[in-house]
Amino acid sequence: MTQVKPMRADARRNYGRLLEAAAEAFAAQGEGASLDDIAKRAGVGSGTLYRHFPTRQALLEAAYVDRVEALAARADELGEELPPGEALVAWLNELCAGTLQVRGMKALLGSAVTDGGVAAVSCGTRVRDAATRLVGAAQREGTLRADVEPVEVLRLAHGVSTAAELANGDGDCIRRYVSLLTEGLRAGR
Amino acid sequence: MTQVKPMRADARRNYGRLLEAAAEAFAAQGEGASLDDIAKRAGVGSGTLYRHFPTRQALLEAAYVDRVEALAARADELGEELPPGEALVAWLNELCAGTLQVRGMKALLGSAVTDGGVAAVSCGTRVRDAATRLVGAAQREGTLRADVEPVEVLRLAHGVSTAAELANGDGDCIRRYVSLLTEGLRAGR
DNA sequence: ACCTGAACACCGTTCAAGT
DNA sequence: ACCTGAACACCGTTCAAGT
Repeated sequence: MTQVKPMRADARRNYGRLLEAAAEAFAAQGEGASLDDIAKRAGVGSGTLYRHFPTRQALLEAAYVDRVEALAARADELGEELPPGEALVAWLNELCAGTLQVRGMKALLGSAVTDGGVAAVSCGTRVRDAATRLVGAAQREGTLRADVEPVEVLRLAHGVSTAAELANGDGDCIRRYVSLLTEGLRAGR
Repeated sequence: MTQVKPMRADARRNYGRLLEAAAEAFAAQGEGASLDDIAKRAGVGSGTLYRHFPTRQALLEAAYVDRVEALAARADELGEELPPGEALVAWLNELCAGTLQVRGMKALLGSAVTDGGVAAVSCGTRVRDAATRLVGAAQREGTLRADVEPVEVLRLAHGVSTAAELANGDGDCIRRYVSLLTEGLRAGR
């Protein structure tokens, strides 16, 4: 399932180089980084980039799968360490912080929670599943409003990241804004 | 002060046409609309566009000054009609809704509240002043947290717009998300 | 003083030719 | 089977030439 036909040695090498170059470029210059540049830095013809990654989204996704995986795994860790409500807050903090540190990831996660967006970015399900577990637990615990859906929490977190981004560099913003959000999401009030 | 030297008749006409074409294009295709296209639709050489509006920001701003003005004026109206807390909520709702309806305006307002961004988009002060009045009043009334700054409220509203945008077309989202935000901003909790 | 549009640089994308 | 890079289309930006 992982690989129907094994790649030829050179293809495999190029694939790896492209991923590396892409991760660097997206991190440094955001999701708009020049694809041609990425190909050049990887020492590869531009056609090769398109063969492996037909769309910019595909490349973005491939470049950050492991980070997304890590984020999803982190949700489960936090879910075991902390009571549900706190786990959710802690995770949202890490989500937003990570999103801002690695510039291209914001765009990736954004399209992962866009309704009807780019054919449901595949790594998006990992994040949505993780969020679903945390949100469900917090709702059962009674500390989180019953009327919010997991994907909404992710969208709002994306909004928080955007707001923090506008504050350009003021790192405390993330925590402040996440806490405002979770304040608003708290059950009972 | 409004105009040091009166424009030549043809210049004045071109200026107006450009604004019209720009407003249409930005509204339809977002802030990324092709400048060349705008010039063509206005029946004007591309150089003329650059003469009047050296940057995309300048054009964006000029195309939407009146809407921004209206938004600022609306803040004062609401401030007179409603108690401070409610006025702020109502205004944030209109702000977010307007921002999403007119596609280019989100980018404009975003850069208006970006710390150290594009040389302080001039129409931004109008919006910031309006927000300052509403926020101040709500804080004196005691319904709004004392530790938030007006510009932060605007940034968070921008975040809410972003979140609602991800829900693609679900119009209720705006109200829902604004109310979550204001829940979180409420004093005392 | 202002306008025009050709010219340049840059980027994304495709595809014929190569191995 | 996969790669390369030239070729094309498109966009932003500048500037010499025109009125």
